[in-house]
Amino acid sequence: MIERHLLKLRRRNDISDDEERAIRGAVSEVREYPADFTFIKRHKELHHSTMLLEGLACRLKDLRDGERQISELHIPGDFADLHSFTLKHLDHDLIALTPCKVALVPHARLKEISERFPHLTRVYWFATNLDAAIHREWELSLGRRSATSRLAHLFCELHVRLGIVGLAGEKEFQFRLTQQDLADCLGLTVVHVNRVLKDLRERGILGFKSGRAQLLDLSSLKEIAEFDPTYLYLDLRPR
Amino acid sequence: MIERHLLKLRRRNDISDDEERAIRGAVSEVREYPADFTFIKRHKELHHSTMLLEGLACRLKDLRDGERQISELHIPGDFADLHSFTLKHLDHDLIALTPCKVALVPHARLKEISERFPHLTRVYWFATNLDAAIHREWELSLGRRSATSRLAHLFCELHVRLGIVGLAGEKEFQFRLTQQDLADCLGLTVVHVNRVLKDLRERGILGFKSGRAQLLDLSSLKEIAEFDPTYLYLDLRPR
DNA sequence: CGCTGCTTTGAAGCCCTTCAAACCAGGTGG
DNA sequence: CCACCTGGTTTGAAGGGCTTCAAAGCAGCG
Repeated sequence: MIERHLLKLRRRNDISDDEERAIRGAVSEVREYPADFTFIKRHKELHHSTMLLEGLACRLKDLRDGERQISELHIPGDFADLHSFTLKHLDHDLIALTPCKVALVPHARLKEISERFPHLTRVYWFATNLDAAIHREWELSLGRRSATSRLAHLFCELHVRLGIVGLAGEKEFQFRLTQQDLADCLGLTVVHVNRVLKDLRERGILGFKSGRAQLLDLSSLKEIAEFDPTYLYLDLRPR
Repeated sequence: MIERHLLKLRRRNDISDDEERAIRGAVSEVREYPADFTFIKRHKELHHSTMLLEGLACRLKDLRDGERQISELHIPGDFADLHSFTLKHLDHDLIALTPCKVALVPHARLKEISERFPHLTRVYWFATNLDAAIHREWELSLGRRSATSRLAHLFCELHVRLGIVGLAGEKEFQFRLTQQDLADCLGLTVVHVNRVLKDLRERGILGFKSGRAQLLDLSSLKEIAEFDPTYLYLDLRPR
């Protein structure tokens, strides 16, 4: 059930059998959420964190006029709100973008882990720092990359991250977000996202077929994005 | 010496005398860096973290064509690269924007803390999660706020953060960054930053005098920024 | 007192937005 | 089983916020 989560952790850190048991023991409850369901509301006091098992979710902030900005996409294996363990309430909402299956982990159990498993604690600390690294890369995208480059970068990132948890083919992966969702990730309008997608499609670089994204020309995509996966910390094994 | 750091921590968490001693004992060396000095280079393996004592520093990423994006500004009291403790190398540079005085904290000592002081570990975990919250707010700015609103928001944020460590007056604080630095924070060009500043100056909202920012009309500034300081987690005391 | 780096201003242009409407696919009910 | 409805996609035309390019103004400093 939490195999994807373990895949993600082990891609970067050593996890002992003891630690694995502790993780498995930390899960309390499994839930399912429909698409568009806000399962964590900003500013609400929290007593558990949410591990995503299936589906795509996001962290979302917005402005008074309704302009929305997604600050991170979450995929299966991610702890979508591990940071709420230390923050106690969040500055953003968490929304299921597709139907999602999640596992809840009570903060009380995380606290036990933090008392009894210093190394595992550092692993989870690392996990929230990885989220922050993704935020920084998105800041670079939002601040300095063109619309086309931003979009290309997002698909490169998803391809790598989904690959780690066994959810991506060599050049494609399931993708069921709307163009509006993409626009909310990229700080663009739907209209412009549509035009950029059209351009990439016509150049034979990125396409969609039956709910799957197809990275038809991956090297061009990476080139357009100036994609450097170092920020995803794939080759590090800290202790 | 690390009083500002303690002020920052205690603003949000209880720190016992034991813990304070552990923190003081963790500092090894004090250094001074000139303005524009890159004191941490991306991708380089690290064995210490850097506590900022005086001056302003930033986290910076860039693109091949030289476009720069600052992902966070650091003020006295901040651990500028506490996240390198778990990440081991960084995805960005750390640069002194003004002359800076810093204290180095070896990762070995942080590791000791993480083994012996679970609560203090959570406090530092919290600190890196706070940086991530700032990243998210900047993502919202970069993606969805207008240039004027973005700039106003940055000054509201600095005013609050500097206030916590005793470095802001009611309506002003020392500010010695260039308009280029601001542009790199805001994802804009210097030229446009200059025009926005002119506009705010003429409206009597924000001015500069002898190296200090003057928030002449703070309520307008907050209004323009849609500033809500919740993301700075000022009123939380997690355990 | 002339460098040097930062600020300021103008003119022109482009990337992305806004507004508006048509198109299309999938699900529902008559 | 088709007609309809709804939400998402696509396209066009016009406009605006910010950039680009270029150059002048200005302040601090050796």
